[in-house]
Amino acid sequence: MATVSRTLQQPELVSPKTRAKVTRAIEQLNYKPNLMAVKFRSGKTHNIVVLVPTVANVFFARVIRGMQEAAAAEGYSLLLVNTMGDSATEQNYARMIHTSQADGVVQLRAFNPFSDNDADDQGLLPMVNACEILDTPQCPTVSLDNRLAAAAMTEHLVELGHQHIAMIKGPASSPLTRERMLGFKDALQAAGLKYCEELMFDGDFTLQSGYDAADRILSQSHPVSAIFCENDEMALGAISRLKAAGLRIAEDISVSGFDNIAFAKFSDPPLTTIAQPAEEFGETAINLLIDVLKGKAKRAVKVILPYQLIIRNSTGPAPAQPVRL
Amino acid sequence: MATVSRTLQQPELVSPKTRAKVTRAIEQLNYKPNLMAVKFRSGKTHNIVVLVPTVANVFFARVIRGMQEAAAAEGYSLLLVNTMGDSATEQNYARMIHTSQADGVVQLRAFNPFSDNDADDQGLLPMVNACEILDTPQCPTVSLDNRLAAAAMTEHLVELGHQHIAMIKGPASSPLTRERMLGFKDALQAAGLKYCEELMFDGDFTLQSGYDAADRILSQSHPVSAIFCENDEMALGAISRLKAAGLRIAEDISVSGFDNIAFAKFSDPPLTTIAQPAEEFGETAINLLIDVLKGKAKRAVKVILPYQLIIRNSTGPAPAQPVRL
DNA sequence: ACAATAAATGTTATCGGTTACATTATTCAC
DNA sequence: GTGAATAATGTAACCGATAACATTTATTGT
Repeated sequence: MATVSRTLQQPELVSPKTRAKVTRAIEQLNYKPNLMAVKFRSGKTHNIVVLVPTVANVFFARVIRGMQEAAAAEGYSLLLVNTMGDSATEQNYARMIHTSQADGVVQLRAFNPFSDNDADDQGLLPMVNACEILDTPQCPTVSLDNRLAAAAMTEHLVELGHQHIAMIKGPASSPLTRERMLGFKDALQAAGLKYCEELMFDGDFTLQSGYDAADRILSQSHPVSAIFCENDEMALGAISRLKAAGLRIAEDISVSGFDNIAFAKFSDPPLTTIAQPAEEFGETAINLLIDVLKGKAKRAVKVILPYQLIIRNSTGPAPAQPVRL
Repeated sequence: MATVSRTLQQPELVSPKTRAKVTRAIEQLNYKPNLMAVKFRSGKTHNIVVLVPTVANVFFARVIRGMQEAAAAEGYSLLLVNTMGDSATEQNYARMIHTSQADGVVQLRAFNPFSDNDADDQGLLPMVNACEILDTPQCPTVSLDNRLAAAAMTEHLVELGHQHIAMIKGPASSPLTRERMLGFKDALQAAGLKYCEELMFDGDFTLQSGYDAADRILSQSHPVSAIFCENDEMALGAISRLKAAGLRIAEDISVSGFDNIAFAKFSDPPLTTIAQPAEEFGETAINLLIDVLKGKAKRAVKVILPYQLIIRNSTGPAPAQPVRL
């Protein structure tokens, strides 16, 4: 038995002829090692639980792809969970750490799925928080400087002459929303423009919510010459509604997105947006987590990935006179 | 030890006072059962490997969501694998069945990841093939009648008066492509129109490939008044290119898709397409697989889910005279 | 050729639950 | 109150790979 194990794990310790014999036997008996036994014995599952708010989101799909590849390279498997942003579900699955079904967790939402008494004094929680991160994370994080990126986008709009910029936000509970709003305000202030609460509209990152928000924008009374959407899906939804109202995108009203999903390039007009290195988010998150699992990670690693302003044709110079909505 | 196990598994066999004592001890010691040990002992992992060609595909994202929910309801976890359509990767992960790391496989591509000698004589392979299915599957399948659906779409175009219909296909290796092509031909023949090989263009289900195919359509000499795309992404890519050439969608040239992804409704114009019950695909696949795992499935279950023709505004009456491309 | 050493192989305990079986405690009938 | 039946609890083997340790076999030096 031990010889078989050695033949597979450290062949150099086994004489060539025994090795050959064992190899032949393995072949004949069609022997397959029971890796559950290995995992059980070693206490390492090489599984990583990934908490995804919605796998149906194009951006997350890219992040997942990045995680997948990094995990595969290190011999880890991903247990993907579509949480729908439900905290109970997240806590439920995070519990797989305690029941030895997984070694670590990647959380893509700003919520700590571990209860306080889980806090492991002698070490880090085996968790990495990516994309949307907690304000006071207990674990390594991977994020974008959303505030700076939002400011950059706003500056772009301001430079085009826009003075009345509406914003379609994500859920108020999301730190992403707050960060991007702050960046938006920063840039307005820097440009000497006043921030107007009435021009902030709620959305939930879906196409439909962008459409609905644009609908509300059209039926209110403030002038608007540009709309800053907090993601591409909402921007595309908004564009759909604005076009239905007979408005020309860029000429009459500018619309910007955030994420640079594949559809952004092929929409009409192509969408001005902020590109995020989605795959790199996933890759970095997994590698950080593996570092944590190996015990060689500092408590407060905070990776900030670069954004890129991508100017396409959905934004243009502000019209001399804001169009009547 | 056994008493603890009984308290958790069959409390009715344990006297109330012992039960209380055990429960208290579990509480105090913060005892968490090692489920790896359970899985190892029982030989059941309650893991399901899901082979996804691309998680970044919006349609698959919906399928995954359906699987996720069905699996969770039955206490199974999904091991998601982004295979990029690579057979070696698929075989690799399918091997997790043999190494007792997973109980079954859901394959979303027309490829059998098991080698022939894996064929388990006394039972079914623990696999279900969904969405894109094998011609001669060894396992239960969940599919759409792609041929009928494609014919329905083609009929729609024919009824609008289109006589010169191009098709942007998926990869030739995919049965989906063949099925949809057959349906296309069926409908042409039924309408007394001739099938023209030169109007078949290759794509790979991505936005870019739709764009590129449309580019090729524009630079060839046959008249074309409608384009049947084998999925929505390619249709949206094609529309992008056609618009760039100054063509009006529906008026000058009709474009249809397949899948009814979320973006189809919000594109300009909204896309005429075939709706597939994506979540139901996933749900059905998982439930079939669990039946197989429980040994209560017939060998040749073939579930065919309904499609729905969704007519929006990307298709319109054929122009009296095909526009010069 | 015979130690002394190194290399190869064999043996056994172990991980943490579950299950079959053995033992002890309780209940009930007469 | 005793014995038979049942209920409750304890004991030990087991799943399969591995690692520590024990033993056997091969190699080297003198």
